[in-house]
Amino acid sequence: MPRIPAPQNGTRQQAILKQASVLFRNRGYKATSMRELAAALHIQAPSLYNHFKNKEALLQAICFSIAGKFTEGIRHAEKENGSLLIIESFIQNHIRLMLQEPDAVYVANHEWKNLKEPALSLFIKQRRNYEKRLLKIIESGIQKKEFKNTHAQACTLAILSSVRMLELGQVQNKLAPKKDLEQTLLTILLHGLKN
Amino acid sequence: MPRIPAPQNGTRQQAILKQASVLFRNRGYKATSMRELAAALHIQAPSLYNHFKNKEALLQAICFSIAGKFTEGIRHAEKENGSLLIIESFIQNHIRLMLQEPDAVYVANHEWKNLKEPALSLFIKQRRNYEKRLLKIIESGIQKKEFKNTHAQACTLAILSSVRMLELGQVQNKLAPKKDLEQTLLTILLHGLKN
DNA sequence: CCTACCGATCGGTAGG
DNA sequence: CCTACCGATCGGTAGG
Repeated sequence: MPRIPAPQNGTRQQAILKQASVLFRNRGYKATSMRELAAALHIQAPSLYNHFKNKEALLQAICFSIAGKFTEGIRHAEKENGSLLIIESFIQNHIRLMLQEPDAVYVANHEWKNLKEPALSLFIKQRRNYEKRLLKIIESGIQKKEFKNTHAQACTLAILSSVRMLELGQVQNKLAPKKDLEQTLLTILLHGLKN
Repeated sequence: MPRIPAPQNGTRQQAILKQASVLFRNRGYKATSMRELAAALHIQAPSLYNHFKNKEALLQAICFSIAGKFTEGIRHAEKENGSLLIIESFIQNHIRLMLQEPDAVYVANHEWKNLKEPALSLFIKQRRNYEKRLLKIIESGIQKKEFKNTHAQACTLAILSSVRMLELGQVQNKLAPKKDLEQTLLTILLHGLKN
């Protein structure tokens, strides 16, 4: 049998990560075996170890890549003028990331618990930092009377969870063009459901 | 060694389910071994099989118990007069359930994928039914001009996800007395963040 | 990228 | 509720 090495493009690792994201999302990190991942890529399990040190390295790559993109997004949003524009930018970034890389985002949000130390603590730290920055945005908005004077903590959580609604699209997806979705979410969060 | 049978109260199974919920939530269903669960209950792994047929029976018991309580909650809410009161009742029920049984609710929301057929299909069916009923509530509210004329599907998802925000409390919990929390969430969803 | 293979762990059963 | 134990699977390594 002739050796058919994969395209050395360096896209090889990306292809593996992409497939891993799909499987980790749909079947869970622990439930996905390296043999299963390899089969989906039409190679043998041990071959995976030429690209990644071990199974956890796959999870780390996915989680920290997404964490970095979220952090970059909030950094970008913070440059806007006024709490409303900041929140708007924040939500847009969230939605776009979830539409671009739905599987990886889901894994970063739900399978990160499977990380081991020291990666686990580092990830939690980044996550907390992210939440604190959003909290500050809300608090600042309340102070400037641009937002209602509600419980800032609860607001932060509400926004973070609302923004995750696309994950529920698992069940009943394809609901509307993105723009429509973005607009609806923004409307609900900013103006409420009540007429 | 004398045999010390557990209290036959029938609460034995509940104690097992409670501990299983905690472990399934914190470490994941697949990552939790029967030996680990047994150790937490100070018994040997094979003893668990006197109370439950197998590992999946534990997951089934947790998921369907919670699904039943949510369905009962929406049934109760639908009796209210007016879309606002219905949504209010719905959200209150959600929050209370999450505060009463946070671990089991989390497992039902995130670990149900590990169910096998035919339980898996049954669970998904119940879930879809639940979402459809909420969607109808929203649509009815829009028709009666009690809600803004936004995308009902997206609204449904937004509510379902907002209501799950307590799960994020994992990270930074103990934020406020329940009543405060309920009120804030209701305010945001109904009236929006903007002043 | 492959074949061959190992140590560890796990769900579950037998039998009392 | 326990001890003893099995078959299967899994992550990962050796060596090419």
